[in-house]
Amino acid sequence: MLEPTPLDERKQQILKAVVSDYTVTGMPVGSQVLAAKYFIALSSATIRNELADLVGTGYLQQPHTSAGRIPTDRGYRYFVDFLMEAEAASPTIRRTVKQEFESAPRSVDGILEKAAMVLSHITENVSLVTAPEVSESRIKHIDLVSLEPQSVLIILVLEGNLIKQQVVHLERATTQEDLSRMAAMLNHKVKGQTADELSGRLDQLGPDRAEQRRIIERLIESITTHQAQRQTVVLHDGVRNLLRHPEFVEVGRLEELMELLEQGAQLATILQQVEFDKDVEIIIGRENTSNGLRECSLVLTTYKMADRIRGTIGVIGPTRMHYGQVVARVRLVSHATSDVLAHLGN
Amino acid sequence: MLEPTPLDERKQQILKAVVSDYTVTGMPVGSQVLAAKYFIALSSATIRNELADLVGTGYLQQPHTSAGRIPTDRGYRYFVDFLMEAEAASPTIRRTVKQEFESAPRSVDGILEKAAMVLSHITENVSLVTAPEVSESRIKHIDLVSLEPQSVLIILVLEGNLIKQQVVHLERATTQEDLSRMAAMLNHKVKGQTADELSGRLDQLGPDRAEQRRIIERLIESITTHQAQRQTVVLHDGVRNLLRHPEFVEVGRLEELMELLEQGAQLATILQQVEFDKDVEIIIGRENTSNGLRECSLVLTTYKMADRIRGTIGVIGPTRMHYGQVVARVRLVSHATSDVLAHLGN
DNA sequence: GATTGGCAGTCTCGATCCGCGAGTGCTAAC
DNA sequence: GTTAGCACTCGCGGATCGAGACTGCCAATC
Repeated sequence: MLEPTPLDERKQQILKAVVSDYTVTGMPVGSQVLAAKYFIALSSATIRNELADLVGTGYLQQPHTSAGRIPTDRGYRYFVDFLMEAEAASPTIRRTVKQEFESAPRSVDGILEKAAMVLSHITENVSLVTAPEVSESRIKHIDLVSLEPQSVLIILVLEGNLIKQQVVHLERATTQEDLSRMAAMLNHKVKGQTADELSGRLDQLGPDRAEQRRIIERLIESITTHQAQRQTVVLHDGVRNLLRHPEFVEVGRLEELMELLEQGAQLATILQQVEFDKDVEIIIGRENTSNGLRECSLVLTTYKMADRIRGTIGVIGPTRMHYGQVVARVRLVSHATSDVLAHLGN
Repeated sequence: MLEPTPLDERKQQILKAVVSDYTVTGMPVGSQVLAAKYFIALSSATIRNELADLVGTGYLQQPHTSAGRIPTDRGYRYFVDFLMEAEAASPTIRRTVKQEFESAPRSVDGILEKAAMVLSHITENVSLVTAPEVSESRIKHIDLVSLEPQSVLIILVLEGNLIKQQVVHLERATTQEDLSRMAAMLNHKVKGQTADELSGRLDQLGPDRAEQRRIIERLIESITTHQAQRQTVVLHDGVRNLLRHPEFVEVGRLEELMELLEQGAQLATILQQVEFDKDVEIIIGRENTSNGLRECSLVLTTYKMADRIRGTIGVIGPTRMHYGQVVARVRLVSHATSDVLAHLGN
């Protein structure tokens, strides 16, 4: 990714100016505008020569012959890697985020929904939030509640007080007393293990009677598969914001994007690949594997709920976005979310 | 609502033909087309006279002087009240719905999500589903799980095996043993009551020690307010379908609609007003109080989870929709959802 | 050798115009 | 009450055109 920088200082400044101006105005940037607004010492002719070079090396493009220049995906990439200036979120934004999180319900789901809402609001893009990844988190508590004679509610409390629930159907009637006994046994044997570890150790858990053993197998199976399912859940919010961007006046683009958002699985795959230790990850235009995202950029990072329990949060918007600002705001909301989640239990 | 029908038989047939043709083609319907396709015995001139009358009485309108006619909201209303023919869902559709529900997860949320998905798919509109209304449903079981010394997970199992959960924060540390004792006591006193009844009977529940009493007050309070919050949740799916309708090529319309969908509260109010005993309720264009819905129609009905536990399900689409078909399919999915939910516990 | 002014050339965009076709309303005849 | 005929209206799509924005190139200049 870190290609050598073949751009001299002036070309860098011109590229930066083109990206900045285009991001704000949405109009292709011409040599005269650049000379007047950003490079008073230079003539428009000089800038034209530089622009031609930047087109030649693939950092800029022209929509048509007699138009100004706009950045290519490669141009945006160079910008975010080398030219983008660190931007801090404004006090107003910080205050908004703080207030919103204070009014959030004190549950994981509620907090994540609030995070999606506030992030889409302050970035004016679509926000994405995945549920926390729990496969490596340790089990704190298991509870079994009898609903009907043959159906049982499993309640699983994980590190960070993340609560999972599922109903399972049993082959034979089981009383609440039996279930409570099983729950106590499971709590004893299972506490502190991760779900991954758990599924490998079925043998060591077996109670004496074969029928109970079958039941417990069913329970464990449903716990682990349950988690696999939930990983794919992606919250999103703020599609209405996208409609205001001029790049989506033609609804065709939007249709592919909505399909990705509503279907979710493909996005989940992308979001799961975000690395925990990286600060903020930016994926630009055709760097995306999905066709529906080839004119969109993703700005993603992770939030932390407890050790090893993390999720992904970020936004999706047109490639023409104010990256510096969006990065700052994604980072802000990620930190705020982590903070609120960390204090959930206290 | 039931106004006298000032339309003679032939005008009714013409109105019906206009609505039918327009819903299929999307083009204003002219007198010649009507004469050729629907009224071979009549001349176009005769139909022109009738059309002029229907415009005069407000059932039809012309987009411009030299165009055909399209229905007004009033025309659609007359159509769905008196002219619409009962349509049964096709075997293909029935099979699709059946298969989809068979692959649904066995939880209330999962089933409702599946209902939203399949309904939007088969109607090619946006589907709406509210969570079941539980204020009148009886409590089956209460469980209290200690998460941290001062925070408790309340699990509430209602009729129909509807599971609600919430975390509450306590003023002082409480052990799992104390919580279990309280849960047993609550189960004894509370079982079979509705949440509404419960909140009125705090006095009769009081244990001996004042501190325990305070804790239980907190629990009950959070149970009842929790439910009020959850009522406003509205699932939706299928926005991508809407983008294919020609009436949404201008994104302005869509923006208002997306705002309603993503915000949810206003829609929730509308959906809660759907009456349980009515079959299918249709709200057309400006009959909606919301401005964003003035060019949309809602086709709504209720599903049943258990006695007194019901929710609303339906679709939202352009006023130009195939009402007969949509009504049949909304009804189909509503019944399928009710069936699956009723058998959840077994 | 880099920079610049000048200039012809290219292309988009919006306005205008025009003819076609669809559909109407009216009138007079049936 | 119904119908044929006819003049009229209006939207739509295509063609045309000029303005404006920018470029690329060239020759002069620093």
